[in-house]
Amino acid sequence: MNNLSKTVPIKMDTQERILETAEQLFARRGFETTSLRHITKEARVNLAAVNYHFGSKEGLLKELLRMRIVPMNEKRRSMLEAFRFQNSTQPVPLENVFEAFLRPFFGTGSPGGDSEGLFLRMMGRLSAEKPGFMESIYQEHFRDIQELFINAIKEARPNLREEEVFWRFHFALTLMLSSMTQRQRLKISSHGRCQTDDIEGLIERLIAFICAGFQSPVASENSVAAMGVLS
Amino acid sequence: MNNLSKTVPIKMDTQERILETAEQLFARRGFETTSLRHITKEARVNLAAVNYHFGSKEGLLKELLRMRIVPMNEKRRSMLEAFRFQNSTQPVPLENVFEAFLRPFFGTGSPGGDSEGLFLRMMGRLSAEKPGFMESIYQEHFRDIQELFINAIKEARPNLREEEVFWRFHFALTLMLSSMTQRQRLKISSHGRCQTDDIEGLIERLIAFICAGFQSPVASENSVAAMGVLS
DNA sequence: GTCTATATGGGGATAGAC
DNA sequence: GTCTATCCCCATATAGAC
Repeated sequence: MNNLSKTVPIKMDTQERILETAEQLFARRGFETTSLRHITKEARVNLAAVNYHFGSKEGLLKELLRMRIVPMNEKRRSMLEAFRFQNSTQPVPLENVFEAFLRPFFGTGSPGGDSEGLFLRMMGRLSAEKPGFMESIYQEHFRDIQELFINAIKEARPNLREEEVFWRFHFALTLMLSSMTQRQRLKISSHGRCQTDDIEGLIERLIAFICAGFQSPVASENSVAAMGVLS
Repeated sequence: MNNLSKTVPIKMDTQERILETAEQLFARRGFETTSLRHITKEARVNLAAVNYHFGSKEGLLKELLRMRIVPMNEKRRSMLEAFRFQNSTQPVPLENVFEAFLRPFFGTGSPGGDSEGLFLRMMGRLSAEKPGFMESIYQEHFRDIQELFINAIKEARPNLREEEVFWRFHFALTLMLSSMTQRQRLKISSHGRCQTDDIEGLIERLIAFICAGFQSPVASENSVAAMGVLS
């Protein structure tokens, strides 16, 4: 009952075993509530191994995130590039912009299939559990990629004020991040009517919902907004 | 630096002091990472008082949630009722349905103004940090209210398949819950361009985005969906 | 690199005096 | 109802033998 469903292969070396196990546990139980004892026992390595290889528990988390995020962002870049090529000088349609942004996120994980969306759930949990920490991760790994996609959105929706682009991209990101940790709630509240295991359906619905959201009329500009630093 | 900005009034009795302080700390630092020692010190009550009055740390959390959620849901009910009255036999417009659902959530908190959205942030954190626990809270407090609003949405969008109604309501709920804990990210990523403190602007943008999202075309119905239990 | 043993500090809960 | 003192659990991290 305490075991992971898919046991970590013995062939892997210590570092890989730790990383893989930690991802599973952080995704399923959260960072603070997962102890190094639990990780090392599950990974069948020594308790001291985490501190030896990664310096600290947070060091392990940082490495884990880096390992997943870097290739994910490369995928995003190349997908957006491909869509740009398809559309030559035309702006990339918004649906495609978000496809390039979302799909690599949902496809991230151990090669061979991360069917449970462990990385996604971990990200979703962390952004609520350690918002300060995630902001630093964000600064390190997402600044450039976000700028790329914000620009693509601006091209697709040239009439939208920059402030609104940020708001709506923020909504999109929030939805994407929370979609995994909140799935169980949908299953219950829909009395099982919604196929929450259908990742493809989730992605399509997310993209459709987000793109439609971008069609919403601009919020009333009140006095507060006037003092913005709009260049 | 360790003190809460607004100190708990001495006049309050022990239970109230504990509840108020706990809300602040759970919202700001999360449930697991907030100790009873921290709460009781900040509230200037005895360490044993929490267990005496609430049985356990989780008992305290349950009471705290109950205290906020019950009146919030009453507000939702009465607002939806008022909109129904305004529209006599016509369905309530979707914008109004979500206004009745969202506004009491953002208006929940200590009377006199919960300007920092403590209750909201607490809810957002908890639903990521303790999803299992929140599902039980959900079952206890949200079943009826959700049914009420799902029905109102069905009336406003009679052509939408029930499955899609659940999906989109789920997206709306997810956005609402996460909007507070994720605000800081928007502030950073927009380089301060977005007025994230402007709750009214946030509510308007949320409603607009969600209602527009409900206009999205229905996702392709693949083979998996066919086996649904659509009554 | 790996292990055991331990240092050091924190947590929730409770017994029992007042 | 309130307090102190304490039980017993668990955590992260590290020192030092192998």
